[in-house]
Amino acid sequence: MFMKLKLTRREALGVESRRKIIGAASALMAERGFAGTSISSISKKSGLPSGSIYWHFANKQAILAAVVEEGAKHWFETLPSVDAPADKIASSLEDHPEFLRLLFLIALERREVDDASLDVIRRARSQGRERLRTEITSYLQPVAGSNAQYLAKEYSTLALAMVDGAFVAHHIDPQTTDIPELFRLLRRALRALAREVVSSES
Amino acid sequence: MFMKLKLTRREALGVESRRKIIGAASALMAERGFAGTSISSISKKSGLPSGSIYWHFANKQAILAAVVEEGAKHWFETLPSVDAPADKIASSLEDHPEFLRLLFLIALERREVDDASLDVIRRARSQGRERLRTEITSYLQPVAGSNAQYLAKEYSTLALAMVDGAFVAHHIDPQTTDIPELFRLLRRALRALAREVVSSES
Amino acid sequence: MFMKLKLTRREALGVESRRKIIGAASALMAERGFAGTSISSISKKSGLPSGSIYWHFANKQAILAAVVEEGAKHWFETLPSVDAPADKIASSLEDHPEFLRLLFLIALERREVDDASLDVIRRARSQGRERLRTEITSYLQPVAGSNAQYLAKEYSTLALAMVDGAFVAHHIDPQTTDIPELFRLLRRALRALAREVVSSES
Amino acid sequence: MFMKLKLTRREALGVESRRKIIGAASALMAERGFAGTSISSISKKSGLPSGSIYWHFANKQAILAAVVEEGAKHWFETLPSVDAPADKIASSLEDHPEFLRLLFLIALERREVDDASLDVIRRARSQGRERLRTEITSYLQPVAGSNAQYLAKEYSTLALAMVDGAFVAHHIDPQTTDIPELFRLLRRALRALAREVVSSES
DNA sequence: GATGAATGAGTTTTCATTCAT
DNA sequence: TATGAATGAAAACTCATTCAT
Repeated sequence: MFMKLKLTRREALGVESRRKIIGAASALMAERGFAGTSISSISKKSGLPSGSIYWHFANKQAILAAVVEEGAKHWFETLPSVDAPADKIASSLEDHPEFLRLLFLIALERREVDDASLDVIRRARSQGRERLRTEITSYLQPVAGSNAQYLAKEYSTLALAMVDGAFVAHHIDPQTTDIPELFRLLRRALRALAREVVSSES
Repeated sequence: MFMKLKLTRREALGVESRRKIIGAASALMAERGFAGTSISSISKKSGLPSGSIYWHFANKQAILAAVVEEGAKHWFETLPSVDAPADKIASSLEDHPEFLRLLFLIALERREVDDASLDVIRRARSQGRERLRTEITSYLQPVAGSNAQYLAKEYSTLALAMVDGAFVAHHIDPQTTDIPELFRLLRRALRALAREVVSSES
Repeated sequence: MFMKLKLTRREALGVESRRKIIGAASALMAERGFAGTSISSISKKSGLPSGSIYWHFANKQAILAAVVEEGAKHWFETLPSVDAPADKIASSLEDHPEFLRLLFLIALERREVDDASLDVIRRARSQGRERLRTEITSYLQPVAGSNAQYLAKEYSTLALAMVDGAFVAHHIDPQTTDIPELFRLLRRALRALAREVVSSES
Repeated sequence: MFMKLKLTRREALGVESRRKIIGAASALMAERGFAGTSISSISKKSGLPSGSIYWHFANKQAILAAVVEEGAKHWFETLPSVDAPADKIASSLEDHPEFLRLLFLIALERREVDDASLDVIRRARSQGRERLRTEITSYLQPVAGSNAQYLAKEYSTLALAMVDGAFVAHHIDPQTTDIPELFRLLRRALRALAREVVSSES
């Protein structure tokens, strides 16, 4: 497949505009939800007239789709590396919450979200779970040896649910919710469980 | 405090209308969020003209407040009793999801939600956590004895996060998320952890 | 079926508003066509805000439907009586052209016109043809006797086409088109034909 | 006047684009009227970007003007020859209705149509009337002899009105309107009238 | 206790048109 | 000879809210 390598100045401007729109929409939708975000607010925040927004996107739904896609891409790119300490992962939830908020919002808001976007979201979550699994494997190794891999798979769903829950809880009452502490507790619990499982099998 | 026990025909009608409005608003807001729910859609679903809605409530916010309040009340009333098996609790998440959806949605939607409603939500969550704590206490007892109470308090936050997370996950991909299984796993993990903690202290 | 006989002052106002909207839309659509008539122009001409227009009608299409219905009703009510002289009929085309213009416009404009409206139009035309038939019968009587009725039926379609054509022609170049003269000519031609038919049969 | 006979490749492309635009606009405007046809719909149908349309035409009005001009030209070129049977003329109304629809639509739509286009339309109609006159002359000849020419002139306006009317009627209810039959009837009526006139004069 | 009608600001979207390239 | 991008005005329609009855 051929790709235009060199964009004219005008075309480059177009790409830049698209980026601006997605950026503005991303922030706004994560804050107010899909229904709560008006085109005119996106226009104001991005600095582009609403007419231009409709040149780049067929309708509001299409903006959401692009926001999700772009957000997922960025999310994967900046995911802390596998061997990062758990705390790092935990705090990344607090650092880049925009995509996650949006993700939860549109997952709950139903109704106006098309299946393509939901699929992107599912893929993002699935990647997140993989990441968690690798991490869990590595810290179960000392206590579970070769079983680590198998157990980590089972536990990763629980870990993902906890990541989800921690994030939501953090939004509802931030001062009561200590995300890193939750992570540490979960890790200890899973390690204890693994130890028990292994010893009972032998 | 005195309460009128007998309502006039007129007053009874009024109560009934109010109920209809809250019911309709509850369902709609849980599905579309606050911003995504219009007065006219509430009017259509409840069968009452929009003028009547404004006779009962000062504005849209007030409807939300009433919906949250009413939802919380109902939530507490139908919470499975403390000594119910964990699975029962788990399945109650799947049975009456409306209030939880609404709760998460408006918690994430921020912006348009007033503090009073957020407080009601926090109180509801706090009650939920208490419930979890009691339950955890009871199943830690065999392994932790007198420590059960203290540990359960620590673990209840984790359990609540997992409840939140399980619910959200269930909405994003229902077929991959087995809520009762998550609960069982969590219970086992916490028990293992408690056992370990207790034995290491002795 | 019961009918509210007495309207409250407020309801009467509503009826009046509806009337205003239809009146304004009628004039505008007859002049500019359906697509060329904006809601805001109807709002301006009727003096009612666009929000009110949408209280009375579901959408633009529904306004058109009402305009056609109302126009047809009025058309029937003011049709010159059967025994009026032909010239009177002719001049009525020039006097109340609004409905006819609209009728032709939307018939040609297709696309945005729903079948219900088209049916109203067809009914109106069919009534017009009946009127023409009666008239033709009466002036064929002297030359065709008992055959008048039968012949008039055959000729009425031609007469209706000519009414249509005369109206359109009058709009395209008014000064070249003398509608009454066209009518007179047609009448003479039909009478001549009838005479010929009758004499050849005997 | 000189004409460039050989076009450069570029120029030929330009001519082709212009043709595409007029073709698309012609079809769309005949179906939806002038106001109902958007530049973007012309762009979509013609396959050319809207920018290109504005390279070829100054504005929307200019497209209409070109469409009318081109349509008239084509109309004259394909008019059935004078000595064609009346049925042929009649059926040509059914075969190439696009130009006629457009013509009636914009004549009735008024308002947005400039005088230049209206003049082209009047010229086209005038040509059509001439054609009808010649034809009428030829079939009045047997009954009116030297008077045929004079009478045909008088009758041609009536005939044109009937052509207009037949076309419109055919659009409103196609199944009830038998255009060739209308033509035959008109022809018979005019011949009868002519016969009568001639005989009464002698 | 209730509601039909209204209202004006706001919504999403389309429009005709321009212009740098 | 074209065209991708932009633009602001206007389109159709919905909104939360008010109010006379």
